[in-house]
Amino acid sequence: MPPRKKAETPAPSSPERGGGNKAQTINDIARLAQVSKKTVSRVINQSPLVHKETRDRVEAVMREVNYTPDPFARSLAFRRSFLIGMVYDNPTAQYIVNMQNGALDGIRDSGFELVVHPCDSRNPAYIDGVRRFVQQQKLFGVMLVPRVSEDQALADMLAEIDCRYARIASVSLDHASRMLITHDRDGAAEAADYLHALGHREIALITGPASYRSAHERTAGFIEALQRHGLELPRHRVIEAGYTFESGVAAAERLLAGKDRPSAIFAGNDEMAAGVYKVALRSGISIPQQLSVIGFDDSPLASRLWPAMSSVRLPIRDMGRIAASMLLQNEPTAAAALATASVRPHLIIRDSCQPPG
Amino acid sequence: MPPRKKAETPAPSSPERGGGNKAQTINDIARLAQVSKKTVSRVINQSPLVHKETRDRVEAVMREVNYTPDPFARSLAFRRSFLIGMVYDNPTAQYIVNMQNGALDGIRDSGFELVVHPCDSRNPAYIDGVRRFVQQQKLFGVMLVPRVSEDQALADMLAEIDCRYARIASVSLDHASRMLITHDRDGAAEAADYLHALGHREIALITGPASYRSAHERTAGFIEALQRHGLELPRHRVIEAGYTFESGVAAAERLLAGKDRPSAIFAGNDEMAAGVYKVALRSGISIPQQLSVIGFDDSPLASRLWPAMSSVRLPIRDMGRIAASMLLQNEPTAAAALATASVRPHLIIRDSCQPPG
DNA sequence: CTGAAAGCGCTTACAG
DNA sequence: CTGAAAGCGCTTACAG
Repeated sequence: MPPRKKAETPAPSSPERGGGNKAQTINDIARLAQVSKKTVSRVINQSPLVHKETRDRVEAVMREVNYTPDPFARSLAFRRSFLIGMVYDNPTAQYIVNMQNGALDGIRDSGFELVVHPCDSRNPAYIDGVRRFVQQQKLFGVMLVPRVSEDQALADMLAEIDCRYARIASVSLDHASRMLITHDRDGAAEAADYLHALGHREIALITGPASYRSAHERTAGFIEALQRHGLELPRHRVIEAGYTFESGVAAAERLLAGKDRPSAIFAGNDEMAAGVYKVALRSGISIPQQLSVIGFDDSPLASRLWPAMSSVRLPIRDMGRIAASMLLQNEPTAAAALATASVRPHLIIRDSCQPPG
Repeated sequence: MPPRKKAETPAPSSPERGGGNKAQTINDIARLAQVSKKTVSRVINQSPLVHKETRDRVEAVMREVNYTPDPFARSLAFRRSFLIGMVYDNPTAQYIVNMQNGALDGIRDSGFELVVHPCDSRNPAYIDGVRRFVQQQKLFGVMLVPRVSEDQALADMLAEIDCRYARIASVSLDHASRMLITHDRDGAAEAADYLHALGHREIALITGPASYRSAHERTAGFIEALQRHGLELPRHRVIEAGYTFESGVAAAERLLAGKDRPSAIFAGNDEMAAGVYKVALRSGISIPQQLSVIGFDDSPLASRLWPAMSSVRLPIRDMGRIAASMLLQNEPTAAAALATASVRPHLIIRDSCQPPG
């Protein structure tokens, strides 16, 4: 049994080992472990076709000399890099940073690195930009963050050039192994339940732009939950805005103008909810005594406002971690299993709501 | 004159050109342009040792077949990648995103990509983390963002492993070709001038932690400017806080407690200034009628608060662009020249200040 | 100014 | 289960 014999061969004496700081190569490891470089390669790539004893010996040597394979040599030979791309449009900075940190959690110690690619999805040419990015860097895979994640043309292009991707969106838009669903609907429903439980019946809603799936989901979740309580939102109490602070201000101005004011407002994101705060403060309407407000995103803004604002939080960092892990999975079923890890929003209760006066 | 002769040789007929989508290699270009691959390599690397006519011909072919050299093959041969790292500690999300976008501006169309590396400088082991990051990815260079940019041990480590870096900081800490100075001092002085011009004499200051150069610079700039106007800040009107919202709240509570309130407060960043807002609103002290407030950073928060807060803005995106460009520069003098491009803060005036009542 | 040879550090067929 | 050869797409000496 040659393997056994080899396993008992004493390791080469230390003088041979790479003492200097210069990086070791696969050839050094092969020599030190007394195997061919191909076998070292198999160990690196976790091939099952290696005797356990051989593997152990090789791994011991790699650990001893602190060896890590050169990612560029591997990229060249593999014709595919060890880079994960994060493609995003233009949500809030905190969202991006959280998502990035999560993605870094997901690829930690995997030898992969994260490279970022902001883009402007209003310009259709952005898809070509992503294509160049993917092809030139031979990206291993890309994470698609809302709202670009909702663009089927982008997903189609990636499939065409055979690039892995993971889409993060509020509803399923693709095969389970490529989707991370955020269930925004449930979060909005929780906000509705909470306001209803507090006793609010005169409720208004400021929605995001209809072109965003998240806006649609949040709106639907909120309205349906109220309906389950037997409450119907009148048309004039539902205003579509643009997910921006300014649009939130404009919507709040309409909602809070007359005498027939709602006692509570739910906004589709924190930016718009901050707009409600501005109008209320300016008009002398006190929060929460005269008006309850809930946002969505739990951005830093929510806790910086006064009174601190209740908001629906999405576990963005976890989402980033899971999406990145999905990309690294070789089995679609394993990826799909990761995706079902419950990424659920939940309401963070602060000081912006109370029972209606 | 062989070159001339070659220049007049008709280009190979189109059937030979790479019609398919598969990526061209340097060999294809060499064949099509009828030169050696080494000459193509010279053109790629902008070597001056190529006849203009040869160069033009090669470049024409590269353009025609839409050729871009494989970054991984180059990385392998160069023993250095085409990746720029951005190393940062933990400032605000907007700061990071702006800096990233600026860095991407700086490397656009250069063939370089940006890879991010957040870290925790409170743990001294972070330097080893950066070292591994740099060595494993054979980073071409790294951008150091405050506060890690202030850590001399980190810079020393990078110099030791021969990695280029660009430090972004409020004062000079290194050779001009590796420093981008942000002159925070000037921005704080502008805030002081403004408050003084409005007529404020009872002024207070909430500083960042003494361990941050930026905090030191902003504090010094503010105090010195007031001194130039003959105003001395009493000790009890200067409170050191931690650059966080909560620490700003605590500082504001002390400042606004007794009857002897200041008529204006300058905070070393917007987070702390938002803390001042909270305390003022909660205590029924109206801004700007009874209290003027100025922050620093011009974060999104500043314009979301009500009344919209005046704040000192740093051109962060420009800073990111310049720092990245410096890294790509081969001549230290050229890098230094870029760095002197005036990155100056300036005060954005909104609605949070007025003459004292 | 231009080129033929060797090499960067890995992996993919192909054998055994 | 293991290995010798060839190759990934570039660049670095070395010549001329």
